[in-house]
Amino acid sequence: MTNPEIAELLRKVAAAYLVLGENRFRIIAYERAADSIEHLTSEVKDYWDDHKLEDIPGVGGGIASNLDELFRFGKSKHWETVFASVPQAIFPLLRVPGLGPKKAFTLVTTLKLNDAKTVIADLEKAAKAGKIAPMEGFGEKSQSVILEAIAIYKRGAIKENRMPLPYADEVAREVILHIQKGGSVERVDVLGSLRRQVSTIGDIDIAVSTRKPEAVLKQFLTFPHQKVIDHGPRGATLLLSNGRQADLRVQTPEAYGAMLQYFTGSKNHNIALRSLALEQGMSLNEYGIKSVKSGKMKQYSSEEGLYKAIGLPYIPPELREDKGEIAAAQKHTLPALVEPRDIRGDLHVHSSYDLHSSHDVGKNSIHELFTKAADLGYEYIGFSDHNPRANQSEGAITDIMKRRQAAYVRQYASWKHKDKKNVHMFVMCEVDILPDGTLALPDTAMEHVDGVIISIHSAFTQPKNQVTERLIKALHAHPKVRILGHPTGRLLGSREGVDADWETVFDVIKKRDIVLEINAFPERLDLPDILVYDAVQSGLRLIIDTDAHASEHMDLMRYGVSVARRGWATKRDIVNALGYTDFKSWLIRE
DNA sequence: GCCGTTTTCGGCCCGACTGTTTTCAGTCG
Repeated sequence: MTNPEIAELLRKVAAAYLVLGENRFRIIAYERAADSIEHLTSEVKDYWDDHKLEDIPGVGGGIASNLDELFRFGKSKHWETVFASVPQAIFPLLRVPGLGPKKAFTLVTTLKLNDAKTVIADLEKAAKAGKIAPMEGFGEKSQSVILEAIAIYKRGAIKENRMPLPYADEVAREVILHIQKGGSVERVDVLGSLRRQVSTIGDIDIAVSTRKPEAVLKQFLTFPHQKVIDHGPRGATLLLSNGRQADLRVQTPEAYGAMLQYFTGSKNHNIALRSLALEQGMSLNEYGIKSVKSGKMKQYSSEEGLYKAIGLPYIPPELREDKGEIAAAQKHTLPALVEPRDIRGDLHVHSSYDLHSSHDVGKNSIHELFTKAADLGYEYIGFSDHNPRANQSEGAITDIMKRRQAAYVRQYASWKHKDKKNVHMFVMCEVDILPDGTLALPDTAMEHVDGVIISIHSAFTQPKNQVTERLIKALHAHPKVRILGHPTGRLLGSREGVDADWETVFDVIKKRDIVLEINAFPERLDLPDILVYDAVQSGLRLIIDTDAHASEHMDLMRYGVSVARRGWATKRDIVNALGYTDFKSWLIRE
């Protein structure tokens, strides 16, 4: 069962409870748990495997024991009973925007919509026949709103899949450029999960500080869109042509800090923050801080000022997940997070040099990639082409690797001569970890590389113990194994990563002084941030690479840095934040 | 149902918007 499925199940429980008139705090608890699970980057099942379900924020004894039952037997008896107490047809209706549990229940019971499979079409028919308007609590307007919502739903514009972070960033950039064209913008920021740099993003939320909110909003509304979903004095929401929503909020500079904080979230961070403020007699909202006693409101132009008022130092957005950052802030032990400018080199770059690999080669020449590395201000670059096809003789592969090494050395010399610049080179190789844990590069060929990245490119669905043994065997395969590339092998939105016992794997990695890669490629962002956090806490070091297959991919390094930051990593935890000499002495062992 | 540098009981974040309403309920973020 995947996280989105579990989150949906918990929301179903909450919805059923609402219809049944349950205690509202119990309902809120379920919604919070669903929310929290939706934003996890590692699988709930992994928490279950480790007997750590209650480590998930919002999951306590009750929900945990039902989840346990769910993983053991495929369903929870208690929840099944809850579902059975309400008409099944209400659940599909919850996907229609504007319909919540109460309205869905009223519609289903009044109109006798009993078939969960056809309920949306049945509702549409009833609306068209004018049967909704006369119902108590509904009217002509809500009838037409429901029809419109169903139409949007049927067009498939309802966000189900989230976008990988770099794509959301691109969309946000376009919207921001468009807004800025209209002028009157004093400052603009992204909000929400985008600002917290979560690996996948739902909607694009943007904040603007301005003296002329109407002008900014008017300009925003001219951005190409399918539909205006919302439009008020403080903001507007558009449904973009790609099926995503873009949300704009405007505020005056004096109160901008409070708004920025409020809409950056996460929801759980804000809830914890508001509770903390309340203990000090302060009520926190999107406009500032209200004194509970006097009712007086104080505005904040910056987030720093707002956090200071609650007695906290500034908390970077990437940490705002209610995972201990508030306690750390109180104790002044927040980590000094790694920054993009700390990165001194990229060790996972594919050039167009063709060694007849079973995987794809890069687009750009060795010269072009050196130049790109120099432009980025790097001290070193590592070329990590895929290994040659493994179905050849050991001698043939070794020969290919020898010739390749010579070619890189030659190209490097001529580039240095021509460009009069210096970027140090490492001749690396990305080597497949075969299903049995052996490497796709023979020992004799290892002489012709400075080090290797080992990665899984096949058999992603092996059972947990098999994957774990496979990884451990591969990590022990050769002293030149220095990096575990895109460790889980996940592809955002299309492939689950491998299911390994990471604690055990991490132990081996630490003993052998190997590093885990944070792969910055948009669909990967792998290692996932929560595992980065675990790794950092266990004292492991990591490397951030782009896995570039073209020189422009090397610009994506900052997304890997984002993942590292969300995992609480500092500069000290990242080996490619080391200068050339130190890095070389780590990579190449005597 | 969750949660705890005063608590294992007794609290639980805050507001906007909309439509149907004469003061509010439902939905959303």
